[in-house]
This record gives sequence, structure tokens and C-alpha cells, in this order.
Amino acid sequence: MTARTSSDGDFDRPILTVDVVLMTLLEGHLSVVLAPRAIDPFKGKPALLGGYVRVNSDADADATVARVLSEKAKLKEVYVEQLRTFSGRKRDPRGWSASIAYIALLPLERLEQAAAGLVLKPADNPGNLPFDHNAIVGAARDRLRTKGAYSTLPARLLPPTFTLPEMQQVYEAVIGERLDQSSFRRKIAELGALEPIPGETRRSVTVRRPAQLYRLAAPITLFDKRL
Amino acid sequence: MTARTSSDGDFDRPILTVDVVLMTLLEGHLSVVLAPRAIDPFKGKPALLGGYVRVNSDADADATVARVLSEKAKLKEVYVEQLRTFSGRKRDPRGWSASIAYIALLPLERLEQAAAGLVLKPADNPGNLPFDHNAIVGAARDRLRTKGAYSTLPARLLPPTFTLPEMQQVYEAVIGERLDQSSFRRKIAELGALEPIPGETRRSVTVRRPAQLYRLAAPITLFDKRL
DNA sequence: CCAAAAGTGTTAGACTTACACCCATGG
DNA sequence: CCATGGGTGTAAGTCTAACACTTTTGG
Repeated sequence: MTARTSSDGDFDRPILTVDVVLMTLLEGHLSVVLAPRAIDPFKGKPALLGGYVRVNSDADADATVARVLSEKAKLKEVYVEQLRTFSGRKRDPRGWSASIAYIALLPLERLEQAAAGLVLKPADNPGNLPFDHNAIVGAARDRLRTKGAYSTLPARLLPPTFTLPEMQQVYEAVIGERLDQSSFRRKIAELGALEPIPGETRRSVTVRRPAQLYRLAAPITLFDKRL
Repeated sequence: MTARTSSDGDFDRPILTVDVVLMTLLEGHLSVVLAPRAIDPFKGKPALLGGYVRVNSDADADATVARVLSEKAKLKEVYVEQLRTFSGRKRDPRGWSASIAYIALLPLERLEQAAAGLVLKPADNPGNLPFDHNAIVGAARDRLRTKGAYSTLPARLLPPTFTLPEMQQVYEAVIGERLDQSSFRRKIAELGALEPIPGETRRSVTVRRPAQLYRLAAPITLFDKRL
């Protein structure tokens, strides 16, 4: 039951890759970051950031993801979490393959430090993507929408410090519905997920009353009610 | 960037397997089904049901899972859902490997039709398992506990038809807390997840008033509040 | 002092919890 | 006709959505 080196046998090892659905918020719309494929198949076509697992350099699939984000987008320390694995004989023309799909979130500002050549597409309609990348993007979008209403996950679309109005806008964009300001604040406060940064405030673009700055108190928090 | 046949290269393909955390309810306690390993490493030790992905016979990883359940436990048409993928250089002594982990649920009765030699262990304390199987069981248990409070998932631990008292017992075992009978029934009714089977009832073991039999109306339903 | 956005308070109504109660059955 | 578990009703208390209101700022 060890792997063989011949081809076309039942004991051939499948291809193993990772694919990252890197998302951000652009003008209130959830968007996916795509990169033109460097190699065949589908060379030149915009696709998810992905790559082969390298058994010598990558300790595990999380390490592969970090490497891919670094190599293809020049990004480090992005928030990532595993989505699920897509597999099968038909998803890749090169043969039976499995791709461990990840969700990654970052604030728009950070994309400016990223590699050139990246493309931003609406997560709801990213166009026709190669492989099963449309299904992967769909699953990522659904997961963020669902989990977003029950966790501090959407905060990962914000910079390290942010105001409550900013945070509310992000939640509204992710969940896709308007939230009552008063209720939103009450719930966030109850959860104790945020800590104010004393004395620090920020004005919005149209300069009005400055808002208190906050940061996340805990890395990620799950609630047991919707926001 | 194609796979090579030589060993120890960065482009070697990793091992790809599936592991199934098959769970049932035994005397009110969530339990995992283990099987003694047929091959080395850890030959003879109880471990999760698992096996290599076979690129010729298995259309995708779901098919591998169905095959593994059929071959190792003589079970067909068991409810399964993907958990997540565990990967890395160190989890298997044979080298870099990825295992797509699945949760599978079935009622205790069905285990009687299963293969001999299977072992049932408490999900909370399955003993010392090989590979990272303790971590996988832990993740499966957590997922079932969390998702259980928000979905009809625990109903997959019941036979196709069941009574409301039976269902309530299952939820109490999975979530780990007592539920108010009246509230439980109201919530289940609101969700419309069950349909009564007209005229059909079942007596409990200690023969008293017979209870109405129900079946699931939809395959799986997610709620937006806890039960 | 006005406009606009940040932030707080209040109240009607919805929802739940906790418990009491009624019902059906076998012995 | 009683014991037991299935099944239903309800009142007190809690929670929340919705909206009105106050505060802070720049011009």
C-alpha cells in the first residue's frame, strides 16, 4: 500500500494543491483577488491564488498557503482559515487532484503593498474562472456571509484599529442587510470583543465628529446569536 | 511543475487519505467507531476508519469515503459530511501526508449490520490513537456539539422515523444540557423540519403512552438560533 | 449656530423560560 | 383507577427592534 512510481495505477498519488480565496471590501462590495495564471493549463487566465504543496519546503498546508500568498501577492501575515477540500478526477485536466481551499481576509489598504497584476472581482460574480474556482469562490462567500453574522470574522476586513461606524459598515456589507446602530453597539459591547484605545479617535472622510478607535480584544470570537 | 517520480524532491506528491469519524450514541454517550489497523504502521491498533484515495476507482474523496465505509464497516448510505483536512510532514511516519477528515453519523441499531471487529469508544476519551487521530476526533466532536445546537444534524443519530422524546434525548446528549420539553417542541415545530407520520406511533421500552412518529422533512436544516 | 455623523436612552412588543396542567395507556 | 411518560397551555420575566434623542465636531 505504498505509493508507486508508475503511472495510471490505482496507487498513483493525486495532485495536491491549495487555493486561496483572498477577499476584501471594495466600495462596500465583497471582492475576490485573482491573479493571471503563470503556467498552463489556463495560462494567463485570472484564477484563485494557488499552488502545489511542496513536501520539502512546506511543513503543512498552512505553510503552503503562507508561501503562496507571499510569492504570488507579496503579502505576509494575512488572516487565513481553511474552508474545505475540493477533490476529484475531473476538476483539473492534468488528472485526479485535491485542492485544500482557504479563505483569506484583508483590508483594502493592505492590497496596495501587494504584488502588481492582481485583479479584483465582485465575489458575487467573479466571471468565468478555470477549474472549479467558481464553486470555491461560492463556498467561500457563503461561509463568510453565514459565519459573519455569528463571529468577529468580518473584522478581519478592517485595519488593526477601527471605529464602530466602520465596523458596522463592514458587517452590513458582509451580511447584506442594514443593522440598527444602537442594537449593533449593544451587542458588540456585551460580547466584549473590542477594547477602546484610550484617547485615540479618527475622523471620517467627510470631516465630522471623530469616532473612538477600537481594536479586537480576542483573535476571533463566536457568538450564539446573530448580530 | 509536473509531478516527478524520483523521491525526496520538492515536487514529490504527498500521500492522500481520508479518515472518517463515525459516531453514534451509546447509552446516551457520543461514541466513535474504531477499527484495528490492518497494515503497518500501527498494525493492530484501533484507529479511525480510513484509507488511501484511489485515483482510478474513486471519482472524488466522497467516493473514497463511501468505499472505506463499505469495505471496512460493511455500511452503505451513511450520512457523511466533510470536516476539514489535516496535513503535514509529521502526522504520518511514512512522510508528508494529507488526510481529508469526515464526520459520519448513524443510529446504534445500524451498527449491528456492520462488520465485526469494530470498537466503540467514548468520543470524549477514545484512548491513545495513532497518527493525529486524537486531534481529528476532537475536532469532529466539537463540530457536532456546536453545529448540533443550530441544525437538524443530530437527527442523523436516529433511525429514519423517531418520536419527539427520542429526538430530545439525542439533542440533550449531543449538546450536553437539559432542554425544556415545551420549548424544544415549539422550536422544532416552528422550524418545520419534521413531518408526522399519520397514525404511526411507538411505545417506549417501559410501555406507557405511545408517542407520535416523525421523519425529517428536509435533509438537513440550519437554524439561526440555538435550540 | 448649522449640518452631519457619533453615540445614548426608552419603550412597546416579541419571545422564552419555567412550570403547571391535561391526556393516553398498560397493568 | 393509578402510575408514568407524552403532550399542551400560560404567565412572568427577559430581550430586542425601532426610533427619538443628545453630543461633538468643522465650517
